[in-house]
Amino acid sequence: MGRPKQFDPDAAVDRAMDVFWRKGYAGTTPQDLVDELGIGKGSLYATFDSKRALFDRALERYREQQADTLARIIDQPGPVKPRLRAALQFIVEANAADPDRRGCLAVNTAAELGGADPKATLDVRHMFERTQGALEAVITEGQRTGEIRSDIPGAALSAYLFTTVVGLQLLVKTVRDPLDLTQVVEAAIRSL
Amino acid sequence: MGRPKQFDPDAAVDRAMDVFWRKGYAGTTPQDLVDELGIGKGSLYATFDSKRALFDRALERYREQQADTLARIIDQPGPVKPRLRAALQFIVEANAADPDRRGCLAVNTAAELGGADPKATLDVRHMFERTQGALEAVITEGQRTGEIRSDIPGAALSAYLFTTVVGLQLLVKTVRDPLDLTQVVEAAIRSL
DNA sequence: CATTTTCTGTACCTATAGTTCAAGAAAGGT
DNA sequence: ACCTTTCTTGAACTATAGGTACAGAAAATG
Repeated sequence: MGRPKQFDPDAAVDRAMDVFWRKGYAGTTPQDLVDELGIGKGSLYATFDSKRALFDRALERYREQQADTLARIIDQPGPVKPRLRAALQFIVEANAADPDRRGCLAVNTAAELGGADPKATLDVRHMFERTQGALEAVITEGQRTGEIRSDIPGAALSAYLFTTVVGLQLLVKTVRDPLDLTQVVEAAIRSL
Repeated sequence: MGRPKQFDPDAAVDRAMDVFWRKGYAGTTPQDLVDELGIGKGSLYATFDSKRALFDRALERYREQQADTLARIIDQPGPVKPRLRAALQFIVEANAADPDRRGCLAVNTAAELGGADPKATLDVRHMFERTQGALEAVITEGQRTGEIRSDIPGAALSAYLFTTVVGLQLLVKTVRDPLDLTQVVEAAIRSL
C-alpha cells in the first residue's frame, strides 16, 4: 500500500558507503550524499533518519561485502601460504588500481572514530575480530600440516599477521606506489 | 615595538596538535581550538592564518616530537632486538595509558587525508619514510652482527616491521585492551 | 474512481564553520 | 606625553551543516 520507493535503499547505502569511504565520516556532508545518491534530502532523511544512522548502515554493508571478498580468497583448497599471500597481495593491488586510494573503510573509521565513539569502535572491533579469526583458522590449519611455524602460537601469529594487514591498508594511502608494498607481503609470508 | 603577544605561539601549536590528534582534522572546529588554546578567534587567525595552516604546523610539530621519542628508544647501545622490542612496546603502553586512545597523529592523518589531500599525503609520507629509515639502520646493524636474519633484505624487513608499527598504532584505538597487543610485539620481534 | 498511504522535491530553519574586521590596549620611539 | 606599531577581544558576516516541515504527486486498495 502507498507509493513505493523510487530508489533502492540498499543501493543507496552502497553509494553512501563509497562516499564515506572516500571522505571519512566528518568529511562527508549531507549535500555530498544528496549529490551522490541522486535522491532528495527529504527522501534521504525520511529513509535513513540521520547522517550517522546512514553511516552505521554503510559500515555494516561494508562488513558483509568485505567478509565475502576476503573469505573467497582465503577459503580455497591448496597450500596455505599462497592463499594468505593472495589475500595480502589483493589489498595491495586493489589499492594500486584505485585512483582514490580509499584503503579500508574499517581501518579509516578506526583511525577517525576509534577511542572517541563507542558504537563505531565496537563495530570496527567486531569486523577486525572476524577477519583475524578467519586468518587464525588458516594459520592453525597450516600449523597442523607443518606449512607454518609452530614455535609461535596460532593466536599470536594471526594477531601479528592481522596487524600487518591493517598496516598495509593504511600505507597504501600514502606510499608513492602501492605495488612497492609487495615486498612487505613477501616478507610477511616468509616470516610465517 | 608594538604590543607583544600575550601567548606563546609554539605552545599554542602544541595544544592545537593535541586537539587535532584527538578529533581529527575535519572533526576539529575553530571553536574547539579557541577553547583549548585559550586565545580569541582574532588572535588565532591573525597568528595562524587558517585552520589548515595551523594543522600543518601541528603536524610538523608532531614530526619533531615523535622523531625524538623514537630515536631516544632505538638509538641505545646494546643488542638490537631488545631495542626494537622496546620501541614497539612503547607504542602499546603509551596508548594503554591514554584514556583517549589517540594512536598516532601521522597514522590518523594518513587515514583521514591520505590519497585525497596531496600536501598532507606528502607530509605523512616523509614522516613514515623517516621512521622506516631509522628502523632500517637498526635492522641492518643487527644483520651485520648476526642478531637478525639475513635471508630477507634489510630494506624489505624494515618495511615489514614498519608496517607492523603502523598496524599497532591503528589497533590500539579499537582493541579492548592495548596490552593484549604485547603478543603481537613479541611475534614481530621473534620473526626478525 | 475515491481514498488512503507513502513517497518526493523544495523551502525553510537553527546552529555552527571558518573567517574578517573594528575598536581598544600595551609596548617602544621621539 | 604622544604617535606608531602590533597585539587583543569580541562582534559580525557569509556559507553551509544537519535536519524538519510542507505541499503536492503517485501508487495500492477498495
